[in-house]
Amino acid sequence: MPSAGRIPEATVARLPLYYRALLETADQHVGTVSSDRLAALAGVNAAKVRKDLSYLGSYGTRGVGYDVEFLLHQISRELGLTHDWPVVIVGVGNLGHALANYKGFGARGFQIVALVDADPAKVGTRIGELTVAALDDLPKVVAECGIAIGIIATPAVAAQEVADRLVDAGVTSILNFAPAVVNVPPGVSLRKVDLAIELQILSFYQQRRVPGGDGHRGDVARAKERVR
Amino acid sequence: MPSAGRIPEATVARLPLYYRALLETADQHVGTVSSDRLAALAGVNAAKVRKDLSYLGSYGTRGVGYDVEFLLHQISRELGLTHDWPVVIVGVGNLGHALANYKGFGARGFQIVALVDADPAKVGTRIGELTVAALDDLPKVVAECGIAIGIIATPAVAAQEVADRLVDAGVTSILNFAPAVVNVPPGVSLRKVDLAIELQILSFYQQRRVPGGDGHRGDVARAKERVR
DNA sequence: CGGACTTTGAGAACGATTGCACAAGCGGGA
DNA sequence: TCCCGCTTGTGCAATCGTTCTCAAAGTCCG
Repeated sequence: MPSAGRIPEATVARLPLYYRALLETADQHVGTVSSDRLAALAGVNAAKVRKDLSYLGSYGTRGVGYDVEFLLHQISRELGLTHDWPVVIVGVGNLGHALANYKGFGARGFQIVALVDADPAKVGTRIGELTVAALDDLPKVVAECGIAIGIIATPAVAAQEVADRLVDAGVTSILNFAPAVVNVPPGVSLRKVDLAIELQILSFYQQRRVPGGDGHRGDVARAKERVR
Repeated sequence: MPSAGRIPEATVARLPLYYRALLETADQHVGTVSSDRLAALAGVNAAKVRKDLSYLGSYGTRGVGYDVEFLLHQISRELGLTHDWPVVIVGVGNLGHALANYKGFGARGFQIVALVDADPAKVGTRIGELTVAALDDLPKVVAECGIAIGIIATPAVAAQEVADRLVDAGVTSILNFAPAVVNVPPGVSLRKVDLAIELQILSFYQQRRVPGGDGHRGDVARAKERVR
């Protein structure tokens, strides 16, 4: 029943936004939301919300809107958030450290269950409730914890090597924070977050701002009105 | 001379990839690159590279490729990286702390020149070579350092408030790490990085993997061959 | 000097995504 | 019961982005 058809990538990328907006709405004991309200909360426009949700199925009621709890359940099922995902972080430097301590993951269905680093000096140290394991132990760790998702938080030079090892160990979804291009075989998902790239994109529009025009406005900026 | 025409957003988002690839190429004292090689280094396909670069101008030589140094200069000018940008980070928690210590920014044309936090207990503490300033001092800090770019690394509830203050202080480019939708007025650029959302997207494809198919493969994964 | 080879730049086809507009469906009140 | 107002779901058109293809333009070699 997990929605027969194919869901466009652009829609998938927005489902988490709706999910978060619905969580907030549910907290306020609201029974139903309209696409209009959901759109305002998620920072997109209403037509997009309706089309996106229609890919999941006809879960709304005309004249009324969407049942918050029901829609939450459908989206969380679609996103695979009905159970927690164990996650391993490779690289316990600045960023890896911060990610390991970040509380936001657990609340959203992801739990950091293992930390790995190549530096022998770091192996064995404790961070929060976890002990850093050696990179060579990756296959064992992944197998024991049933890990499918890995986070790369190493320097750029190590990223490809680490990705290869993750894949070999059986990880099939990778989130890469290292500023490097990483290749993975078919059947493995890869997403990247690159802070420097984001800043450089901002810099592009920042520089063009003076010449005139309305600058660069994303979906969020285009949302006509504040919520409430 | 900064390239008359409008450059598509998708192209702008890839320019930093080419920039990084060119930096690596220049380090190896290579004089020219073909679109094919640049594509492999950036993890995209060659046709896209050529089309993207053609938006900047006709900077290649048929039968030869692109002059590395020249193209580097053109792209860095286009991205506004010919000078350093001063940046302020708001929120010195886990993530803000890690970002403040991250060395990768300076090397890429961005320098963290100020840290700000709302928590009186944190104001006055030193992180690296910087002293944390109070949120109320934001306008002064922004004006004194000529800051145009701000990073939000606060909890979600504070994000909108902080964004408003950044805009009031004169910041016109914002990078938001808080898991919340933020609205900014026209003329202000906003980009967001949301770790939980990235993981949820991975989770979506991870969950769909078992039913069969080749899974979810991004541009990077589709790159046919490893470089070198 | 001419031909073979390489690589760019761009036109055109194609595909994905967005936004509009509106019919269809539902609830509530007379 | 019927009508009215509200909101969804979706067909359609327009926009945006990607990929294919190939002529044009250059280098290199004999």
